[in-house]
Amino acid sequence: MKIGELSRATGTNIETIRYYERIGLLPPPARTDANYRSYDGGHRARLSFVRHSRDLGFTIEEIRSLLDLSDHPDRDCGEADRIATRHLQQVEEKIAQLSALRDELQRIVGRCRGGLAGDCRVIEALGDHGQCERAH
Amino acid sequence: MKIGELSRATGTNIETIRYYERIGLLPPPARTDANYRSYDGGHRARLSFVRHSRDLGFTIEEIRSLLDLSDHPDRDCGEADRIATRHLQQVEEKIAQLSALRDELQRIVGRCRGGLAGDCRVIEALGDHGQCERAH
DNA sequence: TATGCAGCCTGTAGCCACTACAGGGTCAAG
DNA sequence: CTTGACCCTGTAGTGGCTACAGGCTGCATA
Repeated sequence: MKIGELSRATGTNIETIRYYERIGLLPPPARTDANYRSYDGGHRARLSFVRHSRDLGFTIEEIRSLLDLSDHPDRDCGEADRIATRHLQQVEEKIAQLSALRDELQRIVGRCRGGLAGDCRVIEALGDHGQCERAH
Repeated sequence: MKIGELSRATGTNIETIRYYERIGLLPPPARTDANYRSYDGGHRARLSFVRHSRDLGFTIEEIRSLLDLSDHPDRDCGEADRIATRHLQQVEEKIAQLSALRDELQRIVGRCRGGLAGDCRVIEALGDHGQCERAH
């Protein structure tokens, strides 16, 4: 299959596919006589793996490690679990952080009564961290 | 005060302060004979506003608009409220998205029983989006 | 046969919000 | 007089793409 087909099949931008090849995340495919990239099922599965992992928020370097494990079925799988567990922790931290931020924003937004910027509580609150209830 | 003091006073990296000046978020301060930047209380307040807004997740462009309002106390304050409200919505969306992601990661992580990568449920799940319960 | 147009190629530059140097000048203490 | 902390400018790198410019290929239609 050509790059456009692979793009549609995996929901990945064409430029992104070429980018993944450039950084060594996808192996260079065969080429047609016209120098077009020609992909097979293996490429498709690998790209799906990459996309899915990116959708789950893994970094490129984490995905590199996960792909490496996937390429070596005889290795110990503990590393995959460590990567995923650490990532889960990071996601949980991010959620906690954003929740604190949301609370603070809700307090700030709720205070605007309209009127002039000089009296605006939103602008005042942004200038004065001391008004915040919690760290964020 | 010199840049190092301002940096400590606001918890902002020195390089970041110079960056903000370069992109026009902070006005260029006076200079000493030795060409050192020399800040006053106004600069400090403005930088605190910027840092606080960044900590709350506003983009540089949003902050530019907010600063502009803050500089013109005679304008209508509705725009500040719109910016903050829209930002709050984005934060809420991000939290929802990360929560879905966390649920999916929890399911994936919980399935590793140790052993070989070839049998690893973590790696298998990453390759197969069909195993996911919800969109993410 | 000509022509148009979708699709592919390479290479480079841009995005955001910083961060990290390299290579130099300034200033106060010991 | 040297050491070391601090400051200066300018440029390049980060992650993960995305957006061209400028050119080639392949197929359908007039």
